[in-house]
Amino acid sequence: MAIRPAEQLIHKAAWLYYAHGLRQDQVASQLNISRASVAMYLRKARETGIVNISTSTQLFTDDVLARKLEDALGLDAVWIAPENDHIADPSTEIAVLAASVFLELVKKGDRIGVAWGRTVYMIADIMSYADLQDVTVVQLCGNLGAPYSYRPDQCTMEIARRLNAKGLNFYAPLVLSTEELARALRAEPVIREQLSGVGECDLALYSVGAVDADSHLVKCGALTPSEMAELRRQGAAGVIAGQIIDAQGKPLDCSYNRRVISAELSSLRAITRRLMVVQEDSKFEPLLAAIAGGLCTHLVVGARMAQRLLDHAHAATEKAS
Amino acid sequence: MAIRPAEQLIHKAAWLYYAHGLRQDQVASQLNISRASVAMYLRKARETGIVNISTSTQLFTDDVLARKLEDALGLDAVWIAPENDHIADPSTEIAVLAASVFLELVKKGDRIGVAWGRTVYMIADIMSYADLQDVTVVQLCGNLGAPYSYRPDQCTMEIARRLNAKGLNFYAPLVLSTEELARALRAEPVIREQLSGVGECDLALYSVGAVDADSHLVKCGALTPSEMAELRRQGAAGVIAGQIIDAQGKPLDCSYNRRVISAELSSLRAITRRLMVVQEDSKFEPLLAAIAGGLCTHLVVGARMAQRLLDHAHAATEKAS
DNA sequence: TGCCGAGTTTGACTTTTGTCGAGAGCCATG
DNA sequence: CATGGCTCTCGACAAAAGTCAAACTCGGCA
Repeated sequence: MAIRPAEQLIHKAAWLYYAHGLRQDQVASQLNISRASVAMYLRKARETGIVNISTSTQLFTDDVLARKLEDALGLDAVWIAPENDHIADPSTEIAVLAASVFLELVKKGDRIGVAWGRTVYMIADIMSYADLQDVTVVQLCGNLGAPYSYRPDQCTMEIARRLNAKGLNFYAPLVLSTEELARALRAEPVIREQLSGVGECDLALYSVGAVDADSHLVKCGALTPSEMAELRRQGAAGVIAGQIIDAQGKPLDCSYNRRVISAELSSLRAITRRLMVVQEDSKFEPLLAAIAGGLCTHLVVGARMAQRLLDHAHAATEKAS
Repeated sequence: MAIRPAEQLIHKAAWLYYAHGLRQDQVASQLNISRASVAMYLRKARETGIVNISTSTQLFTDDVLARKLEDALGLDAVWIAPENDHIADPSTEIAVLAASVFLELVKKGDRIGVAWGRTVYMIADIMSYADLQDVTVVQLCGNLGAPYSYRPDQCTMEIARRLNAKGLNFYAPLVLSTEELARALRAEPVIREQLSGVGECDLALYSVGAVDADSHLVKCGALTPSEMAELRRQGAAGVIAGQIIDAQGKPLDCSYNRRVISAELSSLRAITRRLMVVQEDSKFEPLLAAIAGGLCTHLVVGARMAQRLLDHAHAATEKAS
């Protein structure tokens, strides 16, 4: 397969069709190929991000609720996915929105930190392709051995693939069995470099995990259900990039956290734009904790969650006054 | 006309169609309107920039010639529009390319300086709509009274309209009859402010004018053909934002330049990204002058002009060695 | 009240686009 | 040098999108 000429043709077809506004048959005759081929090239052009079709996400930030939330929580921007009546699947709606928002936030030359989880992978999966130059996607935390498709490295790779970017994977386990080993591994140059590079990211994408038996940490065997319950008693409120945080968004002082290989929360906070996406209504408290910890600047949530957050913020200010 | 609900509908239709990938009839049934209306809304969405369809201009920078030119002239990026055999109208081709490149260079929140001329207006006219937030388009030089559609203020306004941006016009004539009056006018707070704001632009768009009887300066009556010829004898090599430059790209020391109200060349050079577009082959020397003066960092030209520039650069280096 | 007119919406029609299987070209291999 | 697997390309058909004139809606006005 002559890859270059084909690429050229795709570009030319896309250019004539989208930039010049020619019809497919006109493009076909210009390029001396059949119209069917033009249609195929155009599909490829869309699939590979040679042409970008993006819709403004205005509609979802323009919402009064979104504005109020921005003010109440001190966030840079909030997008609210509708969840009324006949919306079939609110969590897909949130993911589609998040994918658009993410693409809107990415700029050429950016370095993007990506965590993992069902939500992040769903976003990656839904996200359309783009042809961004010089973008690097870095994995924010170590890996889990489980066969989930949404393993940290999978999330990173998939997003890198979609953006036509370089993926920087992190070849270390997320959790080790002893604190000493974790310490030693963190001191390794390769790992240290990767971890210290996190603060230089321009954009982060993550969700927050719940502290319960359904957590991936439990499913992947990093923690037993009873350990999880114990952590919860100790004040665990959520999971960010594999680390357990308390209600104030600070890392919980526990053995587990000391055994984790992941970007420090302070490095995460050093990232200019931190996009947090939460799909499940059940993640209200984890989300509150993440917000309290200043771990997000941009937020994508569903309408119900947004309302709850706003009610909570109002209750808090009233109590204070 | 209920403008808000209509806007909402356009957004929703665009969202369902482009982000979710539904078909028009599916969108129609979701929104309880006819498919014909959906088609209309989608057209409006495209026209107003609610959806962005952009094609990568890679093809035109990837050219070997473009790379060589970048190196030879020390520019950040060069795009070359093909001009071979059956391309109907090379100057339109250049303008279409320039419009895409321009849209690719604009970012949210940018301040954009725009000069004037047939080329700039043609680009504005061809450019597709976009919905950029917080963009300001500022006029780089004073106005001419002529009834051309490509008057400085028209260029600025049209580009602002296309981007959904704020247009900052410049209500002063380009040329005054005496140097004193020009000095006095430049000292006016309103004018001074506008002029000093130029350096804060993030992006500039201009072309370069030729020093001959066909120049707009002559057509608009700012200079007589004989004055123009005299300036040429004095070393005038081109016109940038209404000012006359010599072959080194420095402002020519002449009465005309002292009577002009326009952004100083040093302010123009302070703009990070300076996109220069040249359509006519006859503007070879003016373009050389502009490049010599460091007045462009990004360049869009046709293939013939590109070749001439490269040949010239090679000849220059050979002579030097 | 009833009529006007600008702006929308719609159904029916036309044009354009997407898709699929057949076949053509191409290389590596036996 | 024929064979088989492979991708690419094309023609024909089906599906989707674009278009337009007629119908409709809804204020304002006589």
